[in-house]
This record gives sequence, C-alpha cells and structure tokens, in this order.
Amino acid sequence: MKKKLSIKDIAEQLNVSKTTVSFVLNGKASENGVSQAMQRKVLSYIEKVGYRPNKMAQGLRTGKSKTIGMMVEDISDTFFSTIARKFEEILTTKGYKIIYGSTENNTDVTKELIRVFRNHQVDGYIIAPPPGIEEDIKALIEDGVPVIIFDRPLTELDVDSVLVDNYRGAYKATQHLLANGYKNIVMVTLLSEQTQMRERERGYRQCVEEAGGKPAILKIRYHEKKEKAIADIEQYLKNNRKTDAVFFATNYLAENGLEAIANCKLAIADRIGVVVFDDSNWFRLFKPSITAISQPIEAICTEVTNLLMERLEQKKEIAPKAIVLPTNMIIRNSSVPVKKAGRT
Amino acid sequence: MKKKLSIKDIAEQLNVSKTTVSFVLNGKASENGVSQAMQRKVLSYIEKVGYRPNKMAQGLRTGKSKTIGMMVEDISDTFFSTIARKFEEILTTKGYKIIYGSTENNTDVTKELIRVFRNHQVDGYIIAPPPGIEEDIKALIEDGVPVIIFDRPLTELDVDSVLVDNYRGAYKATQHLLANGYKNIVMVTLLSEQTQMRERERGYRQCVEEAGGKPAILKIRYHEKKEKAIADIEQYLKNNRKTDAVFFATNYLAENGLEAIANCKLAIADRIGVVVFDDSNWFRLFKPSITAISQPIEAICTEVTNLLMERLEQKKEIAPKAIVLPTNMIIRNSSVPVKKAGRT
DNA sequence: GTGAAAGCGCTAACAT
DNA sequence: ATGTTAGCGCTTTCAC
Repeated sequence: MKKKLSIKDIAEQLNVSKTTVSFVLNGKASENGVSQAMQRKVLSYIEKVGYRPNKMAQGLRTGKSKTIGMMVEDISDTFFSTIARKFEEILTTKGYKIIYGSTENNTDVTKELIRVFRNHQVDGYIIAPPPGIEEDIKALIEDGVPVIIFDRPLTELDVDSVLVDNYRGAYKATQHLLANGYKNIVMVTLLSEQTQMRERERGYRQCVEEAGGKPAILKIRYHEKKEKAIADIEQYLKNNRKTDAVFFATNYLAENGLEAIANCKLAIADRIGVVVFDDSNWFRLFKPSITAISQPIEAICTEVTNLLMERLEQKKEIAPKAIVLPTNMIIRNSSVPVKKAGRT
Repeated sequence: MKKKLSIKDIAEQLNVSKTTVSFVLNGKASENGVSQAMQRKVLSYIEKVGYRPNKMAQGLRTGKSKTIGMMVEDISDTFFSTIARKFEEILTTKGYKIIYGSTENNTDVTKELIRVFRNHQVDGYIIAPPPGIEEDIKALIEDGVPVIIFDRPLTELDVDSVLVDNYRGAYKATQHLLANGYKNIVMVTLLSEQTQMRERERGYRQCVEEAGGKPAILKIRYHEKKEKAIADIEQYLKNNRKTDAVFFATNYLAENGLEAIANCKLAIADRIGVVVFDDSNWFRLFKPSITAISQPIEAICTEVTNLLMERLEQKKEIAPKAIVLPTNMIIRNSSVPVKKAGRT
C-alpha cells in the first residue's frame, strides 16, 4: 500500500517550506515572488511523484468543495440523464464534480437532499424543484450559496432560473393538430402540481378555446401501476369516441398512452392524431413516426452552467436572471393524416 | 446570512465538551459512559438548532468522505442512468452520496477520473471499466480501496465483479431466431474492444456454427455520425439479400438498424427477424413489438452494492467474488413470423 | 524570496 | 462521567 503523500512530504523532500509548495500549486507563486527555478523544481517533482492535493483538507480550509449538487426528479429519466451528462461535460472543464440526488418531485425528500448536500459543502446547486420547496431554497440563497433552478419555475422567488416556454410549446402543438384537421383533442397530463405541467395545460386550453372548442383533459397519477395508467387512457378513449387526437404532456404518459391506443386499435394519424411533449430517440422509428415538442437540452445546460459559474465567481451582487428558452416542434407523421402527407 | 454552527458552538451553548457532543453524534455515547440525560439534552438541542456536522472536517479527520465514485461509459445511456438511480436509492440508505463520471469507454479519460475521485477521497468505486484500465484498478485495490466492477469483465484481474452472462444471452437469442425459421442471421455489433461485446459475439458465433451455419458479422463504429451507421447497415442489407434476421448487440445499434430496415422496406418479423440485446421501454410499443434480451438491472445493483458494503465494512481480508447473472429473453413479435403467431 | 505557524471542524486517545 | 488536546492536510498571514 503506497503511502499517500502530503504537501508536507513534498516540502521535506525538496527542502522547502509547505508555503512555497502551496503557492506554486495554486498559481500564486509569481505574485508571491517564488523564483522561476523553484517553481519548475516543485512542479516537476510533483509531476514525478504524482502528488495531488487532498480535496477534503483543501475544502475544510477554503470552505470550497469543488463539487456541485444536482437535484432532479429522477436521474433515470432520459431527459434528466442527458442533462446530467451535459452538465458533467461542462463542469468538469471548470474543475467541478457533481453529486446527484433524485427528488421524486417530493418536498420532504428534497429538503433532506438539501441538508445532505449542505453537509457535503457543495459549492452550488442545480435544482429542478418540486412544489413547496421555496422556503428552503430561499434560505440557501440568503446564506449566499449559488442556486440555479431549471425545468420548473418557482414563482414568488427571485432566483436564477432557466426554463422552457411550456405554454407556447403546448399551444403550438395544439394549434398544429387543429391545423391538420383534428377537432377533438384530449390532453393527457399528470395529476400533479408540477408548475411546468400547469403551463402546458394552459397553452392547450388557450389554443382550444380560441378555436371555439372545449378543452378535454385526462389526468393520470404519476408512477402508479403502468397498467392502471394504460387502462385509464383506454377507458377514456372508449368512452369518448369522438376524440380524434391526443396531446401527451410528457414522454412517460406517451409510453402508456400509445399502448392504450394500440389496444383500442385506433390507427395513429388517420383515426387519431398524436403529439408528445418531449422527444425521444425512438420516436422517428415508430410507424407512423411520432410528432414531438422537443426541449433545447444543449441550450438549457449551457445557460444553467453559465449562470452558475457567474455566481460562483461573482464579486459583487448581481440580480437573478430568469431565462426562458423556446421549444422546437418536430413534425413527424403521427399528427398528419395520410391523405395529406406521405407515410414513413 | 445565518452563521453555520460548529460542534464547538454546540458544546459551548450546552456547557459540555466537544467530546461529549461528538460521542453522542456518533452513537458512541453509551459505550463511553455519557449519561442518558446528557444524551437526550444534546440530541434535542442539536435537533432544535438544526446542527449537522461538516463532512469535510469529518472526512479530513477520519479519512472517509461518505461518497462513492461511480464511473460508467455514459451516464445519459438509459441502461446506466437506470442503474445510477438504483445505486442512489440503495446507497442513500447507507449514508453515502454518489459522484459520477462518464468514461466514454476511453482509458485516458478513466485514468483522469480515477485521479480526480482519489483527490475527492471517495470511499469506494463502482466502475464499468474501459479496456486497458487494469493497472490503475489494480493500484487502487493494492491501496486498499474498495472497487467493484460491473457490466464489463476485466480478465487477468482478481477483483469483485458483477457481470451478466453475455455469452449465453447472445447464444439464446440466436437459437431463438433459428428456432423460428430464420436461416441467415447477421449480428450487428460495435467495432470496439469492449469485452462484453466480444462475449456476445462469441455466443452468436457458437450457436450459428453449431447449427451448421456461417456467422456474419457487421461492425459499426460507436458514435460516429448516426447517418453513417444507418447507411452502413442499409448497405449490408442491400448487398446481402438472403439475410433474414438481425441480432443487434446493443440498444444503440438497434436504434439505427431499425431505421435502416425501414429504409429497405423490409417487413420486420416476416421478411426479417429482429432481436436486440438490452431492452427498452419503447420496444413493446413498436409494430411489430421488438424481442429483446434484457439485463437484470435490479439484481446487478443489489449485488454490486452488497459487495461494496461488504468491502467498506470489512474487518478481515476477503477474497474477491465474481458474480455472473443470467439474462432474460423477452419474446415479442419481431422474431416470430406471422404465420406462426398473432401480431400485436 | 522563503518559512513558521495558526486554524478550518472534527474525532478519539488520553487525562482527570 | 466528562474534559483536554493533538492532529488530519491544507491555505494564508505575517515575520524574517
């Protein structure tokens, strides 16, 4: 077991003081008048023996852990894991590591996560917040800790945030279905308080009402048995024969909804139009391929990390920014009746 | 900005020593003869003011960070993100947090990740190793750090590992296709040194050869342009008209391969059978639904964490264990000609 | 230009 | 039964 060496060992080997070593390690050598020769000597020795400073000691001393806490609803969700990857990519270049936690969109779980992250002295937080977490986040901010929220708004709280225009995304999706001749569109959404879902619902409602129609909304409880969700959607479809299009508020709902539609033997596109909020790699492979509202994941990540780095490096007070990004509609075949367009 | 309190503050407020507080905090109160009354007093005060010990200081002192380093090829891959979630679930109950890193299946990236994780003093490693990383992992183990590898074997190295029987999984998949009347099966796999891929290839070869056939293997470079992968597969299909079944070695390849098949206008199941290694939530929704070899994710995670906890709590030397889990074939419609079975 | 030393918050051996 | 104290490895002020 090769003994881990400390700055003290290095200093002793080199017959200099810990201070000198520390200075060159932190790039403060020149400004503190350490000779070039000395710097080279230290650097090359460190390189040779593969010394790397102990982050815990550094952290204890400086109060900085060089780690960021990321909290999302569920890290196994493709949307969030793709984002996690992107964050990793960007933050690694800045010398940060990420520790993650899944909130399950549950306030208490999130509170506990925040506590744990605090104990770990994370330098900043990236959070897709559940409802009811305002107070805790406010406390964080008041303590001067950088917090960036994304994906879900936290109204009533002045905090850096990066959101997507859920309202317009849903509006456009609905409008697109209407434009393609579908008249009775049902929106299948989650029975939950997630603010971004409410925005999507609002966009749908607004659009339908403007067109003189009557909104129809089916709410499904999240992560109850898959079979239950499928059965509920199937039931709705059977009881509402006039329904000729479905707008799924999330990928997860589409997964079950598409099965329900199959069970009802309704031909997608011709008999029933389909649009899903959030894209999936697989959608283009369906027959017919599935139209989706996609979120600008790259942009979300760069905006979030930019805000975060700004806060981490901030010298003076800066006012929180709220960034809203547009969604992108990817029109495929599930929302275009065959008589109007070729099928893939 | 509410000042963070330390154990010293607590001790002063309570008029006791830091030791006493520390003992009750660490459940060593009784064994060190701290009175029940005292324990309750400390506990309730701590609860009241919401004190929580600073992990960095604890870590520096004890040499334990209570964090685990997880390295996988790509955290945004569904397989790995699902696993990340499960690890989180289990390790949280044990008081550990996870920091993650994506290796891109690249040796140098992984080496650097290991260095960074070491600096962060992670208490243990969970690694899906890239090729050529044996030496570094060996060094870790010799330093007494718990390392569990999974997903990919590291031959020549005696280390705790949890793997899936890739050979048998591929063998069974091939056998299943043969049994359903497909005669010319091509395996589409990655042009890479990943050991688990070689095992899958071996399973396929063995089965085809036993049946007196001639193996046909198409290798695709990972993560080159999607279009290139699609074109390559399409090309193969066009040049080999006799091919009547495809066995995709991973989900990622299936994503492109299914598009190639669609482009060639080959009817899945009837004209061309399809089986994919690794399942996806979406496969049951395809028409026809896609047959897949699924990995026992739950089992992998519990085995890995069990091994890890064993190491973390180990008193005496224990010999490394190699655990191999069976895969599960989920027969859907893409591998069963219609004349033999009903379509969904 | 370089070094000594204090101290970040905690644990645990040792004293009392 | 409770308190004193010496570090863990590092940064940084201040003294030489």
